[in-house]
Formats: sequence, structure tokens, C-alpha cells
Amino acid sequence: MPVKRITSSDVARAAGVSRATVSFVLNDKPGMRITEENRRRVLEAARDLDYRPHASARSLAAGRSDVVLLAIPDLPIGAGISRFVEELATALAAHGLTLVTHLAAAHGRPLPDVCAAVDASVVVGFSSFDQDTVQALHRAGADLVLPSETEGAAPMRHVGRLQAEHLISRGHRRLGYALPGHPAFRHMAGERLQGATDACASAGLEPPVTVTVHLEIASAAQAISAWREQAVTGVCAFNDETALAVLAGLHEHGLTVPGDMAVVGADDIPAARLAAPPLTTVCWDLHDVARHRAETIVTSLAGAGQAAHHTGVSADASTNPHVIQRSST
Amino acid sequence: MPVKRITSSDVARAAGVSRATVSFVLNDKPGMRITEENRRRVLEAARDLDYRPHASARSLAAGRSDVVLLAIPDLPIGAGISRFVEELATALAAHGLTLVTHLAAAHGRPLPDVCAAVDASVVVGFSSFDQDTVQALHRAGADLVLPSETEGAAPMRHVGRLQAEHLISRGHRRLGYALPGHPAFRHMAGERLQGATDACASAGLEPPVTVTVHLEIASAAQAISAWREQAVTGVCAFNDETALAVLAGLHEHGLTVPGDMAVVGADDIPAARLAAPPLTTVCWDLHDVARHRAETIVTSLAGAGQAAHHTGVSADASTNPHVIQRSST
DNA sequence: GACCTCCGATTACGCGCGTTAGCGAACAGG
DNA sequence: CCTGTTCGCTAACGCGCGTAATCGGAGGTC
Repeated sequence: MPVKRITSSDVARAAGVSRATVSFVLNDKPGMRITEENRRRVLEAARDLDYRPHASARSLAAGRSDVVLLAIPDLPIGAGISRFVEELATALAAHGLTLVTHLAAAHGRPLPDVCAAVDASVVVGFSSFDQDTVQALHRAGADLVLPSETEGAAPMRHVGRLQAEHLISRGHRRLGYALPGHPAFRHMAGERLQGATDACASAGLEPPVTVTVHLEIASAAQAISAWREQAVTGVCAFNDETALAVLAGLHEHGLTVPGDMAVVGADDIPAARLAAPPLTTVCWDLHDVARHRAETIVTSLAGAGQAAHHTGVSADASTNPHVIQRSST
Repeated sequence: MPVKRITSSDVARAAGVSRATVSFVLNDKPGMRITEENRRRVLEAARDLDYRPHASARSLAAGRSDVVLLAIPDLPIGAGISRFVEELATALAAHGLTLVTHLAAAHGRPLPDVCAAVDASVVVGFSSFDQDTVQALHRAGADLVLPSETEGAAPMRHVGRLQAEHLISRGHRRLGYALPGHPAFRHMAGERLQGATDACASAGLEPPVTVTVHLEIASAAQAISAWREQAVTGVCAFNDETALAVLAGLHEHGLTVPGDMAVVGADDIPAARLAAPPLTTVCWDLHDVARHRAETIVTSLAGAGQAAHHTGVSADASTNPHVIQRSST
């Protein structure tokens, strides 16, 4: 044990006050009158000693922690997700909360266990959790679990809608949809597909012809054949990687893009702009989404116990997915 | 507050024993004799109540926590890193440890703060931390900080060496190296480049012609021109994304791959096999690396206080980067 | 019967902190 | 001089848990 921990008693002794006073100053507890002189001495002592309250003791005493746990589902992590995480962490840090992430993919251990292990007071997921999981998380100490049932799906549908609308606006009347092979994407893919289907309905078109495309050239080539049989001229891909597979399939068939078939992806990964041809894609500003999520968390946490009770709908709809036009459409 | 927390007292009451006995059983403390009957009743009660020890209280009392904090540096998260994280989480979970990750990119908050906030007993980074940071982390409650100065760089060099050796074995005598544009990659890129340079030296060749390639077609096209002037016929790219950019640059120039120029990437991202042509790449088994890291952590933790003191060298060298031959070389 | 031993379980303490009740001092009003 | 009253601060409790110290009782020895 090379270094001994600095406790609040150390700070109190250094500042010549009681431990309670230290606590009051550092948490600037409202309604407590502290002499300016004493406040200054406490802050100074804390700074000099590089005092950092022991998280465990704090959350044990206060009954709540500053930790927000982000549960990332079992899906490939791309630039999109990591940017979302960064933005969320920044936004939460501005409110004194600390974001930690846990990848479900690993089967590392059950989410409630992790939640208990870090003593998280908030658990944030991508899509909503089922009722049993929510119960378990609450038993594991989480005050708040997001997103609630209603939110979270809307932006996904919006992405799908934009993809389809873009193709329709460019004259395509028979659309295809490339579903991802990875089973963990199924739920999200369903939402995005629904958005595309809605757009088709609004335009008086048939729903997209759905085909599952694995991230291999052979699988994509098969999909192309299926779409060609159905006279599909434009394909929405679940995400950019799936779109790259579709592109590879078209290349395999010796077809031109977008002449023979147009392709639109989603998420704008770095490889999208480097494809041949550069990939048109739909991306959404994760900065806004993350900041809004953070706000939801903070307000819900402030209105203690009002868990999962917030409007959110209109705000979520204000996130702004948009088309990045390149050469594949 | 919809659900009340289950405490060890609840379990004790349900099992008809004292709280201490519950603690002994659940941590199966060695040297403590417990009746088989009582042990059974405690385990049963804990299971029935879905008891989960309160992490904060536990670590406060025991003076150590089960949390391992992985500090991910400010660099784009790709499939490689996420797989590493998954493997590490799984391996640690097998030893009862919980992995949480924190992205430095966000400037969410200083690492020591985060370390204190989750009360981590181990902090794992990618490259070694400087001395001041290590000190700060120890003051923040970390018992162990990895990797130490010596380890971590070796596998990176190995990757670069394999790339170059592969190209050399296929007859290329004048090599190029594509450095990443993102500044955060600089350090890692330097290591990989060093490996490639070593391979060239071993084969009696000049060092690779280095050019920085941003993830845009124009930047890549410029790089191609530079390499062509120097009669380069084979290019090692820092990673697959950079390699895709090089491929796009070659396409822009109307050059053939690998006829006019061969390209080898690194990390084997999903998009690599979907490129035109499919990208030859070097990937290393993160499963092994992660498992070894986990072992280092566990043993160092067991030999309490023996922080950062372990062999590790030979084991690290046993990780097995290997070439995945596709059509770009 | 007095005494020790060993087993099995319990009681009691403290980890570092937030927080409430309460204390002395200073001061105002009666 | 006594009684409030406010201000500034502190003593003391408890959060849930690990664990050292302790204790009752069964079994053995002198």
C-alpha cells in the first residue's frame, strides 16, 4: 500500500474544523450557514490534499450514487455508438454524473449484477428493457431505468423513413430492404424497416422487399438476385456495413450503382465515404440525442422517485436524422 | 421507491441464522466451519430473495472492490477494441470481477475522478500511464494500474512486422506505410511502423515510405502519387480503415489492385472483406490477449500489494497476430 | 466434579461518509 | 437577570457489510 487514502477527516484536521463542516462545504448544502473564512479554509485544504470522497462510503451514506450505467446491447460497436457514448459522458459529467459502460455481448455477467457491482443509480439502455429486467435492476439498486417503453423507437423509424423517402424522391417505385444477419440487430432493424414501410405507404407504394444480408459477398449476391426478380431498383440497408455488403454483391453481379440499383445506408461510418461508389447514408446527430438523454436523466433524478415519468416525446422527435447524399443513389 | 433493497439481514432472518453466518457462507470464507445444513439454508434464502450484496457497503467494509476500470484512450472505437473489451469482461467475470469502461475521448471527467466514482481497484489502460497519473490513480483508490511501462508495445510491432513480411514474401521490394490522420493514433501507429521498418531491415530493404492518409479519397489519391513517384509497389496501412482509403485512392487513379499496387490492412473489420477487392489484413486473436490480461490482473490482485510486478513478457509475445490473405495482395 | 479443547455460531466494531439533533455564544427583548 | 432566538458549528448516529473477538456447549482428560 504505497499511498494512504485521504479521508474527509484529514481535510477537517487540516482546515481546523469538524468533519461535518467539511461535508457541508464540499456539498454546499443549502440552508447551512458557513463563515466565508471557514469555507475558504476547507476548500483550500481539500485542494491541497487532492481530496476525493470515497465513492462507496458516500453512496452508502447518501443512499445514491453518481454512477450512470450504460448497457450496450450485443451488437458490433461502431463509430456511431462510440460517439454517442462520448457525448453522453460529457453531458452527464457537466451535471456531476459519471458514465460507465458495460457491453452485454460478453456474457460477462448479468446486467443486474453489474448494476449492483458499480452501485449505479441509473441504468440506460438503447431499447427499452422488459418488465422483469426492470424489476431486477430496481432490486439491484437502480432508481431509474431508461429508456421507457414509449421512447427510443421513434428515431429508429425516422431513419428508415428518411432512407425510403430519399429513394422515392429520386424516382424509385419498387424498394428493397436489407436486413442485418446479426440476430441482435433484429429489434432495431424491425423499427427501421417499419419506418421505410410507412414511407412507402404514404407514397402509395408496396412495402419494401426484405432480404437478410449477411456480411459476406455470397450472401449479398443472392440478395441482389432476389431483388432483381422483383424489379427492385433501390435498396435501403439497415446500416452502412450491410450497405457495403450490398455494394459488394452488386459489384459481383457486374451491375452499376446507382444506374442498375441504388443503395442507401445508415450511420455514416468512416468506410461509407470510401466505398466505390461513395455511399449515400442517413446519419443522425448523436450530439443532440445524447444531450437530450442526459437532460432526461438529470431531471428525472432531481425529481427523486419520479422514475421513468417524463414527456420526452416531442423532444425525442426533435432529433434530426438527415440524408448525406453521395454517389450510390 | 417501488422496491426495497434486500440486505444481508433479510437473508439472515429468512435462513434463521445470524448475519455473520450469511456473510461467511456467501464469501465461503476459508477456515470457517459451517454446518452443511446452515450453509444450504443460507444459499437457498439468498437465491429465493434474489439477494445481491450492496457493492458500496461491501467495498467500504472490505477495503477493496470488484470493479476493474478500463480506460479507453481518445481514439475511434472499432470492432477490434469492442471485441477486446468483450473478451476482457468475460475473462474477468470468470474471476468474479466486473469490467466497466470509460472513454477518455469525451473529456467527461478526469480519469482519477472516474476511478474514485466507481471505486475501482484496478485501472487498465492500453498504453502505459505516466508517473503522475499513476500516482493520482493510486490516491483515487486504485490498487493496481496496468499495463506497466514495459508491456503493451510488443504486439503492435508484431502487427507491423507481419504486414511488411507478407508483402516482402510476395516479391515487393519497395514498401509504403500509410499513417493514420487521427492524432490519437500516432503513438500506436509509431509502434506498428517500427515493426514494419524492422522487417524491411531484416530483408535488407529500405524503410517504408511513410505518408499520412486521412479518411478521404482526395487525401488517399495524393498519397498514391507520392508512393508511385518512389516506385512503391506494396503498402502497409495502419489499420483497415486507412487501407480502405488507400484502396479508394487507387480506384480514383484507375490503378488495379494488387497488380499496380498491393495493400494490406490491420484489425480485420467487417468492411474489410466487403471491399473491392477484398482486403488482405493482419488480425490478432484478442481472445488470447484479453485472457492473458485478465490473468495478470487476477494474479496481481491475489498477491495483494505486489502491484505491477509480474513477468508478462513471454506471455505477451505468445499472442498470435496472423495474416488473413484475401485479394488485395 | 473441575478443567481444557475444539467446534459452531453470534455479538460487536469500524470502514468513510451524509445528515440530524443539539450545543454554546452572541444578542435582542422583556 | 431571565428567556428566547438566531447563528455557526459539532457530536453522534446509521447506511450494509466484512471480520475479529467472543461465547455456549459438547466431548474428552485428569
